[in-house]
Amino acid sequence: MKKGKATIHDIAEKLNITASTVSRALNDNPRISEKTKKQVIKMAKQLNYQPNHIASALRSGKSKLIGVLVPTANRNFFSSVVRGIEEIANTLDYKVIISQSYDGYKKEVDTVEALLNARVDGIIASIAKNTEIFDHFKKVLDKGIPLVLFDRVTNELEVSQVVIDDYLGAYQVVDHLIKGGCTRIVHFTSPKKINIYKDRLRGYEDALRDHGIPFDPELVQESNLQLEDGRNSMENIIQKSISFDAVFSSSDYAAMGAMQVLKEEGFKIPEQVMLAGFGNEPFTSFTDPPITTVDQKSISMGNVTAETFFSLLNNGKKDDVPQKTVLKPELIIRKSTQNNNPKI
Amino acid sequence: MKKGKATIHDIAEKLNITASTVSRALNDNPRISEKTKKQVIKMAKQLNYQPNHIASALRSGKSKLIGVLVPTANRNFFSSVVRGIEEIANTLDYKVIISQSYDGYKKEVDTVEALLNARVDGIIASIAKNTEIFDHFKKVLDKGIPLVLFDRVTNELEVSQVVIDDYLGAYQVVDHLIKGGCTRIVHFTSPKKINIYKDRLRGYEDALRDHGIPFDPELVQESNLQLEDGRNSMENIIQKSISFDAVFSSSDYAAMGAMQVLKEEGFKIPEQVMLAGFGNEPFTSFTDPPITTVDQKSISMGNVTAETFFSLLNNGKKDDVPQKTVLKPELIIRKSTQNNNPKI
DNA sequence: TATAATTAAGCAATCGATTGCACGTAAATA
DNA sequence: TATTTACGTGCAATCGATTGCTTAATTATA
Repeated sequence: MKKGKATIHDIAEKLNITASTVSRALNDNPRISEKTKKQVIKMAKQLNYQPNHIASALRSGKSKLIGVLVPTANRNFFSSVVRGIEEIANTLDYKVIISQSYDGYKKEVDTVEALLNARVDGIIASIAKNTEIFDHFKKVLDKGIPLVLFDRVTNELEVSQVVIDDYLGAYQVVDHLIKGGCTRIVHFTSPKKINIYKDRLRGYEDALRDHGIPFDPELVQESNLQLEDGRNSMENIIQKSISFDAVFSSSDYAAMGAMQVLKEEGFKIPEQVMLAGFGNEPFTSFTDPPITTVDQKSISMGNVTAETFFSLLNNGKKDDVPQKTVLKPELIIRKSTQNNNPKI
Repeated sequence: MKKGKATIHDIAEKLNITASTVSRALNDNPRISEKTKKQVIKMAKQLNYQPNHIASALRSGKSKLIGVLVPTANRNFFSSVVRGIEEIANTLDYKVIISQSYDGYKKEVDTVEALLNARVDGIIASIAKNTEIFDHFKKVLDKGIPLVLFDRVTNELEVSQVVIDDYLGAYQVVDHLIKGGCTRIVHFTSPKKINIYKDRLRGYEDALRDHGIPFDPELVQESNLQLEDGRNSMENIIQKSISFDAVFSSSDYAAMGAMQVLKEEGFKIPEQVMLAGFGNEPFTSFTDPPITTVDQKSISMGNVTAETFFSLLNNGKKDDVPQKTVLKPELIIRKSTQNNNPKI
């Protein structure tokens, strides 16, 4: 009684019934009479009974724990997805275990194993940048444990996934820039084999083509897409005297780097150069001018991912056809691409 | 064997020994011979044995789960602390359950209870804004379950806590502003009973006093400290024609709001008005001009909090004197308070 | 050789909740 | 009145690992 140690046995003893009856009463089993249920519930309250999820998990095989694996917990995008996942999990009485791969393959493998040992009921993950072998995820699938990937996904696994339409997002940005009068659009991309950057590049190319604007490889800059990379790429373009009237970066950070250089070099944004990023990082609305970007719907991506996960969890084996959900990104138009005195 | 279902009993059976021996062998118990240990470990590998943490948790009473409760998972500060906590927990084979109070009292109470039911070995929390009753945390302490608070703490609980020296941080900012020539410093604070804002206010007051500058209540604006609140406060000051030459906001967001209004109204930053925030939100380095602020050492706060937690967990009852750790904040001086043409 | 001391491993209870099966009583049907 | 049918509970096994107490086997000591 003192230490919240009350178990169903204590309740049973007090009421002169058995633990089974108490268990059933608490779980609202129809085989138990209303009268007994009321008594049990009352006594449970009186003894300050707290169900032991561990015991229940052992017996039932359901831990009500879901493992979430992200590259880093403190990147806005990921923490927002985690928030979205937790929102849903919470309403279903599931708890979220968060773990980080630090974008490392080995760590990712270890973490998946650790989550499995913790007996999570399933795993939601976003793959580390340099992961190219997926056996650890295959193992999860082989065990029949629900797995859902988001954002950083792979085609090498038959698994449900939730992504945004990177192609569309990029296409919309470039379309918007072209309609704003731009024809020489610099693009920052990454050499990494991650699908998201390739899709964005395709969106860029297709938007140009659809408007009859030639694709110029000189305008495409590859880098790691960090702020400093954005600066370097921009300086590189300027130094080579490559003509350009807009910059579309696959990353907000690199866009920010470009903005810094552009301002330092005296370019007016958006009058002389329009600038757009990707990701809708919080800072993009606070720069001067605020940066046009693509919102990745991170919280709702978390929601959808969690919903996909739970439907998998409940359906069991029924439909083992992996679902691929593609969310529509949202073009966020800000001052960096809004010119009151259009060039055309 | 197929589904990674191997248990210690399976290992025992194969080796013609008992599960107890297997358990002891796997836990490197000295009572087991080296020979047997080797055999067990080999067989465990062969059967692809994965320890069941749930079963172990039930028997041992240690879940190796630690509950982390934050107001919102997707605020940079909190997600960074979570990252810091996970870093440490991970090295000790503990898993981190993340949950959010959404800054609501009721949700916080419910969540603490849910974590308790999940049988976490302890809880790390940052209190919701409008929590004024602490019975739910008292309950945790009464049960002898380790509890550590960080950042948003309270003095009403005899509990270990990790905070930064908000007083010092604020003092340093105001000292810096005064040395930059400011004497009429607006301060944005919160009416909420959270210690952090009160401490920052004290730092503000003391710095003024130490420089012989009178405290003017008119310069202190109370609000919720969101961006919009910062705008309103700033507009309010300007509209009332209250003279001022600097703004020190207890929140970076409100500082950003102030910056927007100041720029709209034609004030030059930092030439006419210096501006400083608190928190070192990522965006503060990307504004124009970048905003001087106070770094809260979020990741290392997470590290320290976790370390405090684990020492509590290991010491047990020995030293039940709560530890209060105060981290030194770091003043990050940026252009918003660096005037090349000082007024004095 | 007999007894004590070590060493290695087994036995069985336990953690707390769940659940298939069995059982007794009361109500319903033949 | 005899026999089903329901209904409400109890019994006991189970989930997998841990651990105090024994027991058996080996070695050391008297």
